[in-house]
Amino acid sequence: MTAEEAETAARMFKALGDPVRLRLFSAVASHEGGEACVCDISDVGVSQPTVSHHLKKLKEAGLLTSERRGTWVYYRVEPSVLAAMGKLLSLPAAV
Amino acid sequence: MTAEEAETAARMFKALGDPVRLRLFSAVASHEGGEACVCDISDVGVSQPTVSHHLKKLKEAGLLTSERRGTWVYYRVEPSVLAAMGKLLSLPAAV
DNA sequence: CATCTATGTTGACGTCCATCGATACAGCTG
DNA sequence: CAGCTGTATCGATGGACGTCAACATAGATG
Repeated sequence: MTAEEAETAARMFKALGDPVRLRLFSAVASHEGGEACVCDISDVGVSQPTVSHHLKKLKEAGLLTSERRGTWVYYRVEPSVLAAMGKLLSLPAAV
Repeated sequence: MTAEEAETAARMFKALGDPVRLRLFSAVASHEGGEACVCDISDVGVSQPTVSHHLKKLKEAGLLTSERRGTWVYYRVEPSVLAAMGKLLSLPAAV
């Protein structure tokens, strides 16, 4: 594993390395239709600006995508990235 | 996902959220026999104390175990924890 | 246009973290 | 015991991070 690969992958793990972000991500992923409006998932015990901040981080890490539809903004999981992370975890275990 | 579950899982993701730790972890996991001596994997571009520090973090997160054999210390991957993290990543993607 | 709700941005603050040099400890070898 | 190598700990430092209050923006509606 090169330094560049590690840098990229570490960004994704780091994004899930915060309890609030992990709950937000899980909420989006397990929500009906694979997407969720911010208002559906913002009950994680922190203020609204903090929720917005964490969703932005998850988006920057490539784990979520967002789309505005009228008044609300919907987030959904980026499936390809999930697969990459899963591979990183399952591959070494098989050795 | 409860706050407690998120707290526990986030600790594991956070441990892999540093490029140096991710490279160390990957090096141990992919090393012959599933274990590696520190001297085998310490070429990640940081000082020896820093390597030791990161290995300790991975150990505290429950991702690695260590055992001293004579002069050298060997680290190996904790398989059960890997499975738990993999489940967290693959389960929501299936929904 | 005025106003309301939903969401994002900014600035500040306290805390945690990665890194290093210096040093200590463990085990081998002479 | 003395000296050497491999690994861990300590203390310090600079930077990154999570959180909030205040404010800004987008879209809907009257």
